[in-house]
Amino acid sequence: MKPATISSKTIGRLSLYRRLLMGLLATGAKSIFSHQLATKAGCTAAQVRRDLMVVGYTGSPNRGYDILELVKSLGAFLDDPRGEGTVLVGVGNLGRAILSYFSGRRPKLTIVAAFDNDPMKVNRIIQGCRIHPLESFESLVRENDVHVGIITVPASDAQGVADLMVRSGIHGLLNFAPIPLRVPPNVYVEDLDMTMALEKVAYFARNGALEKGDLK
Amino acid sequence: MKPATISSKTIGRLSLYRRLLMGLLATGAKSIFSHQLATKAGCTAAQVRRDLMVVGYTGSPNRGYDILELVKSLGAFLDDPRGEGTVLVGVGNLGRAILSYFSGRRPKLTIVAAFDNDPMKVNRIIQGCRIHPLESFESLVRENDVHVGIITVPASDAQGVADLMVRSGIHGLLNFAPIPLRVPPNVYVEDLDMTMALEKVAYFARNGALEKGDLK
DNA sequence: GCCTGTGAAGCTATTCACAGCT
DNA sequence: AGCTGTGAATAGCTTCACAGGC
Repeated sequence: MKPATISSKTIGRLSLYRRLLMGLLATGAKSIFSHQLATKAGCTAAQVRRDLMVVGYTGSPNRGYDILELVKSLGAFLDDPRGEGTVLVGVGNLGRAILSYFSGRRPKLTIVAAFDNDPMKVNRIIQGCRIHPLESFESLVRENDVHVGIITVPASDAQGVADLMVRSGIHGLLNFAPIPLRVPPNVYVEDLDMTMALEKVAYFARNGALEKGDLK
Repeated sequence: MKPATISSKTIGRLSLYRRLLMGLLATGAKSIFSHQLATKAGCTAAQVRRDLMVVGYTGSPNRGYDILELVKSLGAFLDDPRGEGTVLVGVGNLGRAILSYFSGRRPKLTIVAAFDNDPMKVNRIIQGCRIHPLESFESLVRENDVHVGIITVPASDAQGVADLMVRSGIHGLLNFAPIPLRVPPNVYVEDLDMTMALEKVAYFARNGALEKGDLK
């Protein structure tokens, strides 16, 4: 049924398409052609059509894609029907910013608990989210059936936190710590390394732009 | 002399290698083999060797790479000799976290000024960095010869800020706003879209890990 | 005519595999 | 023996180009 493995890049673009389309819906637009969506997404029309093949929604040659229907199909493809809780470990400056960033943004994908082992932070409530001590991590994660974790601790603690997450049944990690994590092959890690990103930008700002630097 | 265009991924890994090597130096290690560095970086030994080809530093078959020399070569390749100032626009939660994240981290790559048009924020000093009004953006950027900009404003303002940056002579953008930016082809954009990243993680947490989900 | 869906081609990135060195 | 550097092979991703539909 699921044809094969779908690439991380494709999933990323589908997520982007959905966001763009939801924005369009709010403006009253009803339908869209692949080349229009491509312009908004910063890619080619062929890319859009190729990506949409995997979700199984098919457009009409003379009206393009019905935006509402396409958003629904993307949701059916991307979202967990029962919603997907997330936990965050590391309530420093960055952790707090992430908490506020995701607070109330996508109802299907919310941070249900945050953890830190600084006693000054434990039990405080930030952005509507309570800070728990790390000791209660595994039990809370299992109770709430959480499978996605966000790591915003310093590099030195990141591998330990990742191990704890894996041990607690988490299958996907969003890692802000600037080191690669070692995890079992059935766990997915997405690294968001700001230092690397900034050094890349600095390099290409100096050495010529390379045209296509988008979308990782 | 510069052989051809070097891929964004290669530059990202070189930046990572350097950071790992600097950490090793602190532990007193003197030399390293490609397969050891590969393990730390989460890639293959062939990848490491291939990447290092572009920096022109060459190791010895029986001692591997001299760590200190390699770090120097990476610096010569990646860094701007006179240091690279950076500016940030958008001093919200995320902007503040980024300011603190980069504060004092890499001396060659510092945020020299931040901008916001909220009068409540202007002239305050956050993380040793003064907040300026957007009106003074172009003059400050040109005065300080800045070529790298960081965008941490809401999606609705991001394109306008990007335009201002490009107009002011900036050639590389690190974009945290969750929309693609339109810029001239000689300007490099690196997108760090946290929403997309989290949706990817949620997808693969549910639908199987795909093994290689690292490094964008 | 201009669109979609898609096989096939083209391109980019990674890995293989081995000559050469020590 | 075990490493580096690198041409050649492979795998993965994107674009081309066209058949089919409205």
